Amino acid sequence: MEINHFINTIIEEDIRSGKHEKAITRFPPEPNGFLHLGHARAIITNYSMAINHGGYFNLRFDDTNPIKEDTVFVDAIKKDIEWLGCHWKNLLFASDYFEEMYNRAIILIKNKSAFVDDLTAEEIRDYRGDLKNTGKNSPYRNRSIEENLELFIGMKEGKYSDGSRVLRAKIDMTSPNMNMRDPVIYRIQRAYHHNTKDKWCIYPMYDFAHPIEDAIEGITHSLCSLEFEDHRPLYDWVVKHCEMENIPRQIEFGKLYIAGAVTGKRYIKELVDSGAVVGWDDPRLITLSGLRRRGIPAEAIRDFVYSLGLPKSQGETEIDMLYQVVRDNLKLKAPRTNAILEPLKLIIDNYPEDKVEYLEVENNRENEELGTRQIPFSKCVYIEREDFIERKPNKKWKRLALDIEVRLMHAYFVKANLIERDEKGNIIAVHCTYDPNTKSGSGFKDRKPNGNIHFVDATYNKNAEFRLFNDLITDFGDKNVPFSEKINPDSIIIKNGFVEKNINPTIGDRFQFTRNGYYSLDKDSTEETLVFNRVVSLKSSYKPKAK
RNA sequence: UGGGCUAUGGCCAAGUGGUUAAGGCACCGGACUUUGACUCCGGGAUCGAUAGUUCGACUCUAUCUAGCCCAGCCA
Repeated sequence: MEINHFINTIIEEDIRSGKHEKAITRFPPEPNGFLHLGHARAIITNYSMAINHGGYFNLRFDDTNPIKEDTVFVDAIKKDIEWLGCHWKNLLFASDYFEEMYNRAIILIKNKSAFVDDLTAEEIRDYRGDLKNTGKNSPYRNRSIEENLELFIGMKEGKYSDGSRVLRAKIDMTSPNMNMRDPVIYRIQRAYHHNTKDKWCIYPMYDFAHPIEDAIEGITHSLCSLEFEDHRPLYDWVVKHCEMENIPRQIEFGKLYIAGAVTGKRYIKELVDSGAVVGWDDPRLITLSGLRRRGIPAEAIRDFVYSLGLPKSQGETEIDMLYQVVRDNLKLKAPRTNAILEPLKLIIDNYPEDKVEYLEVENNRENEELGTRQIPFSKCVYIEREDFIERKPNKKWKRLALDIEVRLMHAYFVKANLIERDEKGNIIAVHCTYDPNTKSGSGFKDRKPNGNIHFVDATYNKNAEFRLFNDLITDFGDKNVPFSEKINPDSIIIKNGFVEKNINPTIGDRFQFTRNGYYSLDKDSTEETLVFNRVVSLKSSYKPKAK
């Protein structure tokens, strides 16, 4: 599968013109959170662009700010990318290049392209100006090379306190592009780094580090999201002024937003930290680990990303687009099983008391390879509560009702005769009669049933818990503020019902529960109770008319 | 407000001067059905606005409008 896109065109031109032999790309996450669906676009795009153009793809952790980073995220990110099937050639850390970056900074100083600034953070902000007003030069901007060198080495050696000095690139304080107004490229920060431990007390800033990382690795095309477009001039400046040999090219594409879902690592992090969700892998989240736990196949995520293309436009994609590719993906793979979410007892009055029949059923009518199974059928079965109504309301009603005959899927026609109620008037069981001539597969065609409904035998079954997650995970309310109160246990609908006794799933296995959608077995399952997450619903074309 | 980017039906998205303006999702009809699923058939836009260039513009120009991003010693 290929993404047909301007990035493709650019890379092909670079190869045709002889600028590069192949494409080498990278995915550079900061290990400060878990990956989500938005990252999947970046990962899959970078990966496929490289693979489709004879090159390879690196995974590089952009760990230049130790106070935000942690190895648990490193491990989680690796796992998610492996799961997506995007195999990296090299596993790298930006922090492995700290020495080289430091040396490049020295070059900058020697070329009079960087200086040590003693201004405070507040002063720097004031001097920078704003969107309307240009900035003005720092009074320390014209220090001599020698002084800058001494000061910068001093910074590295820990002679100065955190925040007391920074190294800045000397570019143009009057630039309309804020990023070019003498950006800070090194700060003093005494913090333990997960990789370099306590070796460094100065750390490079993204804008300085990133282009160097790309250049060191020989990245040819550095694909990133649109918000870095303004940084491209600075990216190119760094590559040039640091005298890098390889010249990587930054190309931007639009971010992926899902309507009604929390995207953005920091917002998801807020939800996790506040306890609003059970963790980064909460199935209501669109983190890759959450989607995986919910049962979304990695292949479907890839198909989804490919199907969207790589626009520069901004917009929100509806989650239904993802769900559709998930259904397509699972259609032939998932065995179909009967499951009753909200059981209603159906008693077949004219069926022999202790008779049990085993019906042979295809596991997937569209894929014979999945074989068949035997399902039990006896006098008492469970049907979905919503499949029975006292009086057929209109001709659209294709389920059971009093005096109405339907097919119990894979079994017989049954006709409802009588309702059994408790003292409060609630329906607790329905009595019916079956027609032995109508057995499934017998070729009976004398009359048509009023639809067909699924069932689970009442004596041979397993308890199961079904978690139905709200499709809309949450919304932003007032702009970028996650409504964490919308993500609480109430937004999971839990139902207790029955599945067929003869399925023995393992964690992650997916089934299509007849008309109830696709479900996967969750890790919370126990011996007594199987817990299934709804991966996606099936489409339903029955819509009761709103009165 | 300075700079950068974006603008095609409810959503996503092809299209780069001449096509009846692809396709997918969603939605609405209908057929079929041992899943109201699947499958199949049918249904909708003049392309942010305006003014130009041209025999001809979604595609070129100008102006305008709307949205997103940038004023971290975050990435």
